[in-house]
Amino acid sequence: MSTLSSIERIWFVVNLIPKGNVLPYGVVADFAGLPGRARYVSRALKLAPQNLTLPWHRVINSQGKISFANNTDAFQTQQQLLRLDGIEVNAGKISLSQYQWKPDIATLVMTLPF
DNA sequence: CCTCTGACTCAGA
DNA sequence: TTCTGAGCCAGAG
Repeated sequence: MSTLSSIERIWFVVNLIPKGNVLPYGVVADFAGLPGRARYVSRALKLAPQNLTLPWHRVINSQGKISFANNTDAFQTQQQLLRLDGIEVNAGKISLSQYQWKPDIATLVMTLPF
């Protein structure tokens, strides 16, 4: 039996985000069964080991923006990775109505090992 | 136990 | 649209 820890569930959900889609921190938390813990998602991504090769760049804030300051390397990197995914990014802003991942919840629930 | 710090969020203005 | 303030919560000291 596989009981994943909170941080592992967050990593699991992030890994499911398809190329060409994005998901706000808060929604990742919801899917991971941790409602109201968007800040924990950001911490989980920071703590994620490199060997996991998570698509961390697909996680943005609820306003549809990259959460790093626009004068940082991290901001530039994330923006570039999103564009490589084929996503339109303007000054760090992404259209959530156009790119937010909206999986069939029933199917998702059966997919999650928790 | 208390304080401070975030890759956050929501409601107002 | 952008900016604030308050709320949020786990970790670190």
